[in-house]
Amino acid sequence: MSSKGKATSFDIAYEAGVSQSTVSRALSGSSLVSLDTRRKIQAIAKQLNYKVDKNASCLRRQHSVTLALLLFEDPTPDDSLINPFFLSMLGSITRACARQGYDLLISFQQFSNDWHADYQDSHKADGLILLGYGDYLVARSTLQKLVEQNTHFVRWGAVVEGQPGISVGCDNLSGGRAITEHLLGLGRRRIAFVGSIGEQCPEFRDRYLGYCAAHEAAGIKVDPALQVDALDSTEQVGHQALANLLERGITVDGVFAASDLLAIGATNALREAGFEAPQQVSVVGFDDLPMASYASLPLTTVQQDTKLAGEVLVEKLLQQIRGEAVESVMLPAKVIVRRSCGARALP
Amino acid sequence: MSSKGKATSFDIAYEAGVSQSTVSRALSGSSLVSLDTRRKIQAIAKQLNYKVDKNASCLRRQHSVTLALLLFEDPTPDDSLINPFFLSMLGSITRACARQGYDLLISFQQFSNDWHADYQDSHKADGLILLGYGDYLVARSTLQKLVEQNTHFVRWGAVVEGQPGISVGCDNLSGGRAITEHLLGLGRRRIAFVGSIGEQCPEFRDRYLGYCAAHEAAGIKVDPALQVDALDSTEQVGHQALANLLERGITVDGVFAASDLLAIGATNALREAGFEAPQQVSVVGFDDLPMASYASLPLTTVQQDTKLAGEVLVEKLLQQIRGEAVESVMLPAKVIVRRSCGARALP
DNA sequence: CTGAAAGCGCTTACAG
DNA sequence: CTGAAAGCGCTTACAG
Repeated sequence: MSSKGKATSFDIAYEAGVSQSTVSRALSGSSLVSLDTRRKIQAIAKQLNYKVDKNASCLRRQHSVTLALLLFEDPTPDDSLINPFFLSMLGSITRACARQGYDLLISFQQFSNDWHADYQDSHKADGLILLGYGDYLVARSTLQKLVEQNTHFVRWGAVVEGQPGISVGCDNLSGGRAITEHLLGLGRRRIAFVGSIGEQCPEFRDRYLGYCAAHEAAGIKVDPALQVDALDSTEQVGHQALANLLERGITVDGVFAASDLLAIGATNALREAGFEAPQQVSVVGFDDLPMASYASLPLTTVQQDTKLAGEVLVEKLLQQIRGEAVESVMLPAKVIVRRSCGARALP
Repeated sequence: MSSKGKATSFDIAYEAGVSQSTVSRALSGSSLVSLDTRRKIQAIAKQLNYKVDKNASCLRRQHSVTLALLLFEDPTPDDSLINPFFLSMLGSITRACARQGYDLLISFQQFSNDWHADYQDSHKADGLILLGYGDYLVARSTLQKLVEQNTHFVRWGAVVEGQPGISVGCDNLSGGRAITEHLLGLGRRRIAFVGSIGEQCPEFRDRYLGYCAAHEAAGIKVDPALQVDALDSTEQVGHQALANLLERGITVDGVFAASDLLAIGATNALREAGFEAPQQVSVVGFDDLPMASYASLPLTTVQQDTKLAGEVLVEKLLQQIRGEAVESVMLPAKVIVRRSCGARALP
């Protein structure tokens, strides 16, 4: 072994009295090498604490066995704040990668900037996972570019018709419908919808479409005045949105916020305006963040299965990398009943 | 440019009518190349969508401009659950890396297993950031091994005397002392401490030492019966620990839980036993997780500055990689007063 | 300021 | 089953 620095396959070859090619074969478990020499080489490798140089190996094989996760979030005053929803997805993605033997590179991107998405071009990663909301119309053109550059990627988000690349998302429409039906079943008739419904945010729009579908199915006319815009999923925005609605003199006996964070803000606005939730007004959200159950008023919400989502995301990306045909997939959404809707008696 | 596949520096050289060496120099911004040719080459590179192959470049330069983050957590039934404290650190670390031009590889490790920490040996990363609690005594020997293998690493955790490698941690002792003083100042005299104080968990022990110091300074004797073990930072464990204490017939007018999650569990145990917090019993935690402020009883706690922590971690690691002398550092801790301690009147 | 050449450490046809 | 050799795409002394 060379006096200092890492051992190379040549060092092992020397020790074992074989050629370097044989070492490389033995270490990759090739059955071409006799069991005896294979074992001998493996023992020496272990003793020398040899590790294959990934740069050399990847350069030669032309793939990196690494995936890159791009998290989009525009900067907040507090740097460290990440949307808790993506955070739980991150955990699942990391584990799924590990299970498949892939490493995971992670990078924060700002929607406003040009994406720094050259991981595949620079051979640092074999594919991209895109996470984070933002204006879909803006993102779309970049997605299109990625497709043209032949970049392997999957994104988390609404599955919309004719979209560039493939997406994994939750069934926002069914989820929105199910939770609205729940509210309707509770006898609520004036349910506010907090969330933008424009094209920039297809997931919110689908949730609203579910809201409308539930109303129609129940033979109740949707009152457009009950919908308020809210684009960013933050407590502040939710607070503001519902406060605006109430100021307009709109009466309300239910609130369906397009995300949990919006719901928490809306609940606060309600309280400030003198309404008691859930007695006077039922409140529900969407996402099922960890804090939804910890909130002072445990939140009834629609759960997105982040564990499954992460697994499916890496599975789809890997299929794509292997050259298989892949389609977008929609994951089920599930209503979680807690106290904020008033369905359960207070303890 | 070759008909298919990525462009290489040779393709650019051909287009520009210069040698490949010149292309390489120009693209790395070497002042050896005349401004004219440099500009010309950069234009062609852009047009060809050329990206330096990181594998080749790293192989040649022998460093990867990548850091690896090892997150330790033993598996939970729900795969996707990560301790929220580390999650907020993760955000900060990612951004700090990006600012320094480093990529970040992330990997989950289980304490029980052998660490898969060969990122540096395999040249995938230049250094390691270790995050996560677990039995310090077990971790110590692995840390020692890393030092012997000459691996660059920093870990988040208690800064303890004669420890292998370097650590960045919060000043647990001062934090524990400050919050105990706050409780004492509120007139509390029988303050339970929820958290293990053995060597396996130096951070909890330091917080307890702060608890003791505050008592001594106030001339109050510490009652060892007020301390209950709790190793894992979960709501369940905190609940159980305090319930045990109360069952033993110990009277209590305050609870200092060694973490926020423990505090939330303890609060529940208190309520179940018929005690009202904060009126009868003041409760405080440690960490300042996002959910501490969202909890039904907003938690008074000791804040660890995760943003700063992440920045210091990567800074120290980078210094080490550059070969500079580095020492462990202790970050300040800050008491955040909310409602659970009873210092503020209820609204 | 520029080019020809060596070499980073592997993997893998090719030949035996 | 094994070895000699080419080559992945760069960076960087070396020579001019």
